[in-house]
Amino acid sequence: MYELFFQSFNEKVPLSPEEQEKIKTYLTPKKLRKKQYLLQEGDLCKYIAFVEKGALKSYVIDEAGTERITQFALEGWTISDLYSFLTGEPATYTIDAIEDAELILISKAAHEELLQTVPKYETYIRLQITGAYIALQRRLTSIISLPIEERYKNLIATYPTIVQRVPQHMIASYMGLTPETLSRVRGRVTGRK
Amino acid sequence: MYELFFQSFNEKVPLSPEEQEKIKTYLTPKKLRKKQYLLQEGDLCKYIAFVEKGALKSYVIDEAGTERITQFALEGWTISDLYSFLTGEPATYTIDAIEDAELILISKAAHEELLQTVPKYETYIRLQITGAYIALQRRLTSIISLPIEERYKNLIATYPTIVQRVPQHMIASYMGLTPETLSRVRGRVTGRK
DNA sequence: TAGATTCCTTGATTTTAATCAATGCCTTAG
DNA sequence: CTAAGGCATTGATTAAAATCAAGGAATCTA
Repeated sequence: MYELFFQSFNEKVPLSPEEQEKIKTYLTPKKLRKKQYLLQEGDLCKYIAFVEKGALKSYVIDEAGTERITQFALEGWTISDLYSFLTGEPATYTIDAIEDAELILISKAAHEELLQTVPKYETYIRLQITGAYIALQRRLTSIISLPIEERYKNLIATYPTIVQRVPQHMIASYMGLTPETLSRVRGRVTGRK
Repeated sequence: MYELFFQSFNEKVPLSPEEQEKIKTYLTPKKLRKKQYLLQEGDLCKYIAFVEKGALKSYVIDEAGTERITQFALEGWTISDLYSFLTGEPATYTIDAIEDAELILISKAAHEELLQTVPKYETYIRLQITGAYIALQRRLTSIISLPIEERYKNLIATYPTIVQRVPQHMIASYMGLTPETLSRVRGRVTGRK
């Protein structure tokens, strides 16, 4: 149940077996069925969730009532409403499962205690956030600087698994497009039929 | 010269005078004239820069030759091509001064040694990146979920100083719009004339 | 101070993506 | 097994932003 989590952790910051055991006591496993919520807008975000298995998405609803996906999280990724988690403010994002999923949850209390007592945890978190920041910066840069065909190619190149596993209309939402437009872009990019 | 930097640091992580002195030995001040480069695309990003005074921007050039601004940095902000800085890969962003500026530079070597020897530096960096990540997430969410008028209002509400100090065509670039479109949006938002 | 440059705005036109509408294909639930 | 819903595609039309073009401050500078 914790394989991927500790694999990812050890890749970034190697742990002794004792450290690993200690950290494990702070973690809570959780299963989520497809379409179940992990977090709803307005609620308090109580966890950082590491995805051991399955797929989640985080999104907001725009004024037209359309779901706008801000993030996907497949195996090995972490997902949360970090602002809400850290500040205790109500969440702005909703997070739910695209597929049945197995998660590892870190509560606020666990997070704070781990930061205080396990220096390597702070390093892990720092590296994790740094990676997320760089990924986000890239995504933003591609949005403001590339034509949408290039953005789609980029997405395929960077996250082939997402494009394969996730329905196209969600990809469209993630790219800020309508499904119709994405379909036409695909027609052009993926070998004009 | 180091006032703002240590003020910002102490707000996040209070330092003893000795710690502060130690950290100071790792920092390099640098002045930049308007239009001067701090970093050019393709070069190695050797520093994280903290802005004590003035204003910088980071950008890429798109295939039409247009500058696409990815970030502004005014007093109290930090700017860098983090990916290049951390990995040693060539920079994808160019950074230059919008106004004459005074910077505090942290070199790669300094960064690494500070991480090893000053635990509070790691905490500072973690909090700094976390803040940057959350800000970026918000910006991205507003891009994919809000109409551009709302995005502009948001920008004014969040960074009034930027909108005041920076030429409008740079704001347009930052928002991924043409200056003409932004001008028309402004006409609508800022009291239709 | 004259000239140049940068910057913002406005108008007309073109291009691009959104919207509206319909079809066909799967998958799934009863 | 059949109906229903979800999903992707395609076409026609509308709406929005980009582009092209020009003009008028304001600022810098030689």
